[in-house]
Amino acid sequence: MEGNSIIDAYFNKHASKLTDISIELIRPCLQVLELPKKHVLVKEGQTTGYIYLMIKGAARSYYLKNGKEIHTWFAFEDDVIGALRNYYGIPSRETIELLEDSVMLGFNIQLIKPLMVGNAQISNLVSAALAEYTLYLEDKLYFTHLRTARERYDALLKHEPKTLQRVPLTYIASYLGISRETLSRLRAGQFL
Amino acid sequence: MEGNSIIDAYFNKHASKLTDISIELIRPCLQVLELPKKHVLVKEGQTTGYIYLMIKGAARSYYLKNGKEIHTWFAFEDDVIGALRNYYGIPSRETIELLEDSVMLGFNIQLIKPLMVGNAQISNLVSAALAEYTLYLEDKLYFTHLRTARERYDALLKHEPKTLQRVPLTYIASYLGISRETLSRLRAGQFL
DNA sequence: CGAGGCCTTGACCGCGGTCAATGCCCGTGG
DNA sequence: CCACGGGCATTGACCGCGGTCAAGGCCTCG
Repeated sequence: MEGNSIIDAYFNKHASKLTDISIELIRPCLQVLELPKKHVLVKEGQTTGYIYLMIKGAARSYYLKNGKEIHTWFAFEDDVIGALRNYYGIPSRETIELLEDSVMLGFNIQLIKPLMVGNAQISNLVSAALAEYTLYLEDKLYFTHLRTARERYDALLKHEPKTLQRVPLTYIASYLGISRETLSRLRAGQFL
Repeated sequence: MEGNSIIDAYFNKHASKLTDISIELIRPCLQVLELPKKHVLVKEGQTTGYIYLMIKGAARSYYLKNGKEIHTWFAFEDDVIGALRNYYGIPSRETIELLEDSVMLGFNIQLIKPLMVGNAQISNLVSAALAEYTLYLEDKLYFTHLRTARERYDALLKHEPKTLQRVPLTYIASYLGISRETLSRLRAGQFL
């Protein structure tokens, strides 16, 4: 799929409420990125002016704690990367790295912000995205109240099966807050 | 402090950027509430049309899991209660109950929403509050990556000392995801 | 003064972390 | 084409953090 067709597909899928005028205003703020596995999108402490939509591929986000990588999320097709902190120009606490060769859509925030002032459609699009992200965060917080390793593993299996299929277990273990060995035993179906 | 003076104090403190016109638009949407300890503000599963600002007092929020109360947050002076889910009319997952005799400022959301359309000041006020809440959630999520009981207790001591002073230990324990007994031992300063 | 709520303290033990060895898969070079 | 090495997952042994159960102390309120 070529660059322009990817952008067109995005508008068809996610922004059907926009008028043609709004679409043409946003178009120059978009950019298709094709990057290889292991490419680092954002480094810890760095500020980036882009929000990314994953079109095809996968990414991981982690920070270092006592020299260990603690993973905070994984992104796949249709997931948005780095929305809030990038939008407000706050430095990232995490390093974001591609797990697979990926195609992404990059949104230049500095270009989009001025458009919001005079265009209620675009302003609402951004607000709605922010609200959706916030509800997602609340769900995630809920998820963290699960106490035992098995509870958390079962929840992952139910709500994010993709993660188990496409992400190395070592990363998933730190995401769940358990050791690689315990995750391995859970997968083996042992009754711990 | 009487009702109107509480509302005036609110505008002075939190909404200094608003013009007099905006203030007079919002004023009819506000209401001062004075309620006793143990009063239930919101029941699990209920939808409420209000967002509350705690002026004086304290509240707890919890849901039931296997018959136990799991606490998700505590609110004190200047804290906002129930913003996001109430704003979008989503039923509450939690029960919110006052821990002390409290004075609150209630915002009638149904009345405020129409004002946002034609008034950029009010719209921005709401958006900014939403964004602030989202950043707060991200910090909270970060906090949950602490693994041991001592780490979480130390973080609470550092970031929310008020909670330890004003909330029963039984509630705090479920908030930290540890047992009442373990919390008690941690406070006693034992090296667990 | 008795009852109930809340906190503390002790005893016990199981979940899950750490350490270590082994196996499997794959990319690279002889 | 096979050998070797490194990355990743599995499995076993051990043990400590923290949960559960139970008893006892202290304060408040009726």
